[in-house]
Amino acid sequence: MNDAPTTARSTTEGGSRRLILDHAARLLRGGGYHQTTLREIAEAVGIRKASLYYHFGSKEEIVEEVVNDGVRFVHEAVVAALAAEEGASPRQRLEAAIRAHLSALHGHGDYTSASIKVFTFGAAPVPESVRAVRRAYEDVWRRLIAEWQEAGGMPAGNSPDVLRLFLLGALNGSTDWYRPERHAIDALAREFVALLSPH
Amino acid sequence: MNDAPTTARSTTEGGSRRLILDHAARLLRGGGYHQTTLREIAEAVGIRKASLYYHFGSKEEIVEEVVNDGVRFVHEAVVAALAAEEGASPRQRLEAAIRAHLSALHGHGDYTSASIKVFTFGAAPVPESVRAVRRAYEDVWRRLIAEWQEAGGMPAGNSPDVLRLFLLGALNGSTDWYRPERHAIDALAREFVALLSPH
DNA sequence: CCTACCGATCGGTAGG
DNA sequence: CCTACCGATCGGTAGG
Repeated sequence: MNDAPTTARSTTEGGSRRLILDHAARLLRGGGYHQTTLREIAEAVGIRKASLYYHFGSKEEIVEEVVNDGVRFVHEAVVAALAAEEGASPRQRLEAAIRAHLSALHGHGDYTSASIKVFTFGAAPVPESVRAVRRAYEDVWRRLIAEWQEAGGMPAGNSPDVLRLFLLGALNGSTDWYRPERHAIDALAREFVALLSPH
Repeated sequence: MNDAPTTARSTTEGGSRRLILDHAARLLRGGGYHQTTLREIAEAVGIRKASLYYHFGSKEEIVEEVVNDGVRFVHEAVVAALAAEEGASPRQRLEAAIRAHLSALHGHGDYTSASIKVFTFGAAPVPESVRAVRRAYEDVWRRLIAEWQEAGGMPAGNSPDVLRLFLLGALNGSTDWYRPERHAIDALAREFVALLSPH
């Protein structure tokens, strides 16, 4: 993916590649991998299905790029939020990361939600690039939780790995119930961190 | 579903209906709704695809029954666990419910995992029967969390609804990472409740 | 529970 | 980026 010719094309031809991914993300968010068809994507973009193959080699390639962009977006948002809380307490940093994760997940576009929806890629093996992008993001949380543990914030006897899995599961599960008109991201982040570490 | 003639048939003919559901559950657990085909199910059972229509009216009907059975199974397991902890503290009851939920999810068959996998039914509207069965189970948690809140265990300022959503999200998310050889249900339940309410 | 068949739709390709 | 086409497969039906 993102081989040289493709990149050159998308630079010279403007955003058709991006346009395709935008529509794919929206459709994947709603329907997941198997429900979303190339015909739907093409129709949304306003081109013929066969023309997608001018920009991408396969359906997998389109989905892979959407999913990876989604994870990268959340990753960058969380890293930026942590950078802004450089000297803060582990608890504050944890809350900032949770808020950034939820905010990126729900506040911006379809890529992030599509990532969650598609993550379990069907039964097919998850492509290595997807696993790598995911792992890189999980490392942010590994470090953050280690920080928190060293500061003595974590209950003794708890495994940092299990904590991370429960935590990300709870946050990502919000794609199933979050409604902008009913929930405020700031309040959710505050409630979440209050559960982990009551004042 | 479960109209009289069908029920009569399955009684007289033995477990072919159940056999179909068993294989459907296993396949749905792995592949989800759209990836799982009627041909696969029929082949696993050892019959022709068209014969499935002797027992069920449609693919939706099969999936619906698997999903509902899965949720009912977890529901009953949690209710039984709570009944066995009748006089215990809210914290102990919470831990028992969490343990029962995780145990039902991972320790028994494919129906429960299939339920989680299929829950987001594609883009199609979730059948009313599925929503009813789900809601009935969620009510168990609503009551349990209310109990916990009244006993003063919950952080002030937290919404019981949000707590329930985060909690069930974290528990159900375990279908994505739980491995029997790496995790012990008892330990997971203990760690989970320790997060919510440290000693 | 079977054989035989259906229209619709899938991802992908040929060739321009 | 297009038209035209492909084999494969989907859920479902007819009729026994």
